[in-house]
Amino acid sequence: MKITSKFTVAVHTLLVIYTFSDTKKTTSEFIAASVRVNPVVIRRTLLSLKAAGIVEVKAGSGGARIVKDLKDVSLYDIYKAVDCVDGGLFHFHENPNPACPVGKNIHAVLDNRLSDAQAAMENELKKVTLADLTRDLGEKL
Amino acid sequence: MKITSKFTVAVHTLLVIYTFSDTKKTTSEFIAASVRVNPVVIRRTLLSLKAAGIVEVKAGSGGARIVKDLKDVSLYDIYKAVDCVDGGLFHFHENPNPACPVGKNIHAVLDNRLSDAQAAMENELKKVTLADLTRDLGEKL
DNA sequence: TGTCGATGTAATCAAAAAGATTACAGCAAG
DNA sequence: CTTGCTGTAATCTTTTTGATTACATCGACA
Repeated sequence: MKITSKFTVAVHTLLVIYTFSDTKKTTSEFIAASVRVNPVVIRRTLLSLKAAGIVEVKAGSGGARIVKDLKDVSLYDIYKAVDCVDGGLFHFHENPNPACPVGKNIHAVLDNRLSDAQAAMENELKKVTLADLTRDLGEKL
Repeated sequence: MKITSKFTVAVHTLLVIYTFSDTKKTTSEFIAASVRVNPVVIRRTLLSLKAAGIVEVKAGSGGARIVKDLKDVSLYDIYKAVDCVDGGLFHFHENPNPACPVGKNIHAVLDNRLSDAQAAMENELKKVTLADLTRDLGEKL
């Protein structure tokens, strides 16, 4: 399976906020029009990003802005903020038979290996920051 | 979200075949009893592993056996065999707005980064072989 | 060769997960 | 005190995943 689109939606959201911060009020509705999802989805995404201290959202008057230095926000921070793989990345079958020597020990044998693989992926995400993305994006415009 | 349990089921299946190859006929029913899933799920798993050249299955008389050297079968080979992340690991939101500068370029900016992260995870899986797992399992018994 | 226990595979179902959508209370600013 | 937006719960739909049923076919062996 896959990692929820919550993650790419969150990245997209931040890029929209950054790109239009000077010229538009970045409301959930405005962002939703670029990402093309329901505004409520954006609001929930913003809640997660706010809880992680990445953005500030004005209730009432509306609009969001990024409150951290772009180079201090990695893809991993966003990934964690929206909690797109709750628990482990790998999904285990739930009821291995404890009466079987293999079923009893399958977790002991596999869990660490799978965690290592997940960690390798996450480390790669730590290497990329919003500053990298906005730079790349700027070159396309 | 997560990577299908097809993957851990496949690994479990191979470990059962290895462990009992001398003493039992490893039928889909027998394996299913250790993994605790429906025997049809095991048959489908075995079909995938067979297509990847990892096992041989006897139609008719029944039973499966591993046909590769254990140290030549990595977790990555199994992962690929059962095709647990079809396409990319990360799930993109489907309709970014092409009329928006961010929506138009989000793939150009993100795709490579995400592929790199996925590759890092897969490289980690390549480092572990069935030989490693059976050794670890042996120590527990 | 005919029976028996397996596999190969399609078709159908059910359960779970992920999003979309509706609805509405509360806040901030003019 | 009105207006436009956020915060958040509740509900519904769609998709995905895995379970289950069903049956044709195969291989070994009496």
